Amino acid sequence: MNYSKQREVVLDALINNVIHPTAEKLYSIIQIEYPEVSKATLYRNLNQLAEAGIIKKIDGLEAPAHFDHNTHPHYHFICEKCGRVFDVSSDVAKDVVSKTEEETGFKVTSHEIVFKGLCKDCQE
Amino acid sequence: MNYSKQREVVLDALINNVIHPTAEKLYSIIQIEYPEVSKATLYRNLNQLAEAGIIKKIDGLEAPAHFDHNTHPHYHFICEKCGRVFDVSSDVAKDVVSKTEEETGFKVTSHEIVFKGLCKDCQE
DNA sequence: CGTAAAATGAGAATTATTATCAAGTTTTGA
DNA sequence: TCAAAACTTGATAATAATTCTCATTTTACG
Repeated sequence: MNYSKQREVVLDALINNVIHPTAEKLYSIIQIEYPEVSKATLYRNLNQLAEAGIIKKIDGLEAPAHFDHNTHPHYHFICEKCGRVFDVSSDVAKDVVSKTEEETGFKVTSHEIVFKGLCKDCQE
Repeated sequence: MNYSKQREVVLDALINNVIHPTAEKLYSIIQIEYPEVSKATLYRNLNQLAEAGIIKKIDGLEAPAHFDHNTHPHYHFICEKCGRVFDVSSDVAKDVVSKTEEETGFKVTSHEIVFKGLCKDCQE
């Protein structure tokens, strides 16, 4: 991957501004300071950075995709009321991969858990 | 929900023919015997049936959506080579909901786990 | 029956994303 | 250093999946 200013801007926007943003959200943030960054470049870079393991595209949420700069293993919770996405520790499903491999005979290379429900704020 | 022939056809196609089909796959199956069923009707009915809890829209796979007539709790495994979707027993992640609720203080109403990797056939 | 509510087909519209391609930028190595 | 190769970009067209619109038809029920 060669250096480009645009890629730096995209990565910085993801790291410094919001947690779990969509591409559209990042686009609007980036537009303010760097209106020269096009949408194609944004999508291209998000995909390349995810491919390289530098960021993560969160599977399991319906479109639009959300992105995460935290690449450590963890799960996600989406609040059905406010729509926010929260992190959930990977401790909640220990051994889930080994158990699945045992049970199925399949080789698991990745997995994602998405919980839906009501976050603390929205329960009130 | 009122009765309609089309809804019956959609549900039957899902139950009797393939496992975990996409809307497109169902459409092509239905077309053979019931070419009068339109795509709008297919999507409408899949959503309504899912809403009513009669079938399930599998979250966590990227588009296109896959549907499941098995509404009992279970997870899914998608083979990265052949693309097939397999069921995984809910035993592989016991207590995952209670643990998550404990850890986060959130109320979990549903969750889905999607594993990716290689199925038995594709490991060879 | 008669009518209100629900469902339909056809196709337009929408949303998110990817592809195309000519032009600009970065890297390479002679 | 400098030119060629490889990579990246912006603008926009294209695609894919799904939802919406609306005039017409079907269903439920008093």
